[in-house]
Amino acid sequence: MVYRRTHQVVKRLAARRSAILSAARDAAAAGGMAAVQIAPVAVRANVAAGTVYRYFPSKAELISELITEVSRDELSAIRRAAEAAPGPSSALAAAVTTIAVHVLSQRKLAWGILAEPVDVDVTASRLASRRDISGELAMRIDAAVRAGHLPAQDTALAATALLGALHEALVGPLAPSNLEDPIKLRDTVQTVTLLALRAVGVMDARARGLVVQATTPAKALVGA
Amino acid sequence: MVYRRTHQVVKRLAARRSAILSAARDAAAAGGMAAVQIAPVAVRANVAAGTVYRYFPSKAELISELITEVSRDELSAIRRAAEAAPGPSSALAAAVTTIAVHVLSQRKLAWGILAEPVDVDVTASRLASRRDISGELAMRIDAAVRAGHLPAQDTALAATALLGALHEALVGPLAPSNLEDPIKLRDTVQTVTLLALRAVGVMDARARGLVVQATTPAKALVGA
DNA sequence: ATTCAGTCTGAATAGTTGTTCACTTCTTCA
DNA sequence: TGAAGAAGTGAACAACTATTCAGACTGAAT
Repeated sequence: MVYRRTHQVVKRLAARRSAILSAARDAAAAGGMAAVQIAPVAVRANVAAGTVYRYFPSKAELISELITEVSRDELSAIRRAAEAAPGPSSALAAAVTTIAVHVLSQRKLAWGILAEPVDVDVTASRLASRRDISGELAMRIDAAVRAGHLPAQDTALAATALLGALHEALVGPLAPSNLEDPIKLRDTVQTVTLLALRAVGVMDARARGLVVQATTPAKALVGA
Repeated sequence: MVYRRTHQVVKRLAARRSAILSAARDAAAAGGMAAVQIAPVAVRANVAAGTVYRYFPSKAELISELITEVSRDELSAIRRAAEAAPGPSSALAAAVTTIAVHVLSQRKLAWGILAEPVDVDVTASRLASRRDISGELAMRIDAAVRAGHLPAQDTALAATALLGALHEALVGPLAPSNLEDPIKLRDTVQTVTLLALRAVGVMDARARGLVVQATTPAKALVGA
């Protein structure tokens, strides 16, 4: 007498799993990683605490998967923006702007993914997240270098530094406060993008142009 | 019968206090903030766990004071380096280089002070630490702007971004690995300094010169 | 020498959450 | 329909450390 999972059950299981992940994501977006606790997440997902453990072996795994998921979404958004740009420099500008806008529109979540203290070990997935996004940026910088728009440089280190600059300036404890104001927000995004482009060697005048170009389509994102 | 603390006792109390702080600092330098636990710190300082609480009301206070102390030392080193420089641009370069070198020579401690997850709330002292150092950088940037060496800009935001770039590139999880090699280390310091200077608008050629100037005296520090 | 405020000790306590597991409920299949 | 395996439940448990506190000790004052 073999028990076989019927299609309906498989679907329900999958739905539950993503409901739990989704609840975790909501919690993180609302209150940072500190708010991602098993009991509250279980309540949000309409299951018992024990059930969470039928889907994730530990809290660390749950959070790791959350980080991976958010990071994957982010990476694809960056790729999309960069690929829509006309040339390598524009692509780099678009990538930077996309990161800035996304990070700003989900500050708590971004902080949680990136740097917030968590009581379990999630260094591996955080590392992977950073590596993916930094790697993507590095590729874009490299493309601009190969196109002759930028001086030769250690692109990996540069990409890492840019990420750090964006994060600290936008979600760090010293980040500007009144970023609810959309104008202030746009200015901030432009400023950090300009800073980032100049850092890798884009000439000032050209950088300004790229920033404006890159920021314009991103307005839609800011609105969302 | 009034009990009055004799000079000797006062000295002993002060010595104990700083022994505890010092033990905490050693622990943090060796194993990050995670290693700053009351019992081990007490052992290192040759006192009992309870005694720690006669000097610091809580672990949070102990760590906060540790952060403040390290931060104060760092700030004065930055000031010293900047003030020894011949002009505002050199001063900025010197400040950036000093931060980079210090952070690299005490990686675990720096990571602990800046960003490592801690189980108690130390946001206030971390904020103060960042504000002080970022403020100092902002002043240096501002001086260079006023001297006409840099374009006008949001100096506070720029300073914050530079700090983020330095930290992420040098002690973040993606930081280059083999920084034990002094040559690699010097190159890395030069690269990030160059990146930082270009970010705020120093022209590339001029930036290279400033980096070399600023890195040369810092060699002594690297050796230390 | 004696007293006692001040200091130190370290085992016991406490509070917090992730994790488990004996039991219930649901689903499959003969 | 009923037997058996899967999934779900939630109260109890476990582990980890910061913190406490009753009693021991130190040394200043008389």
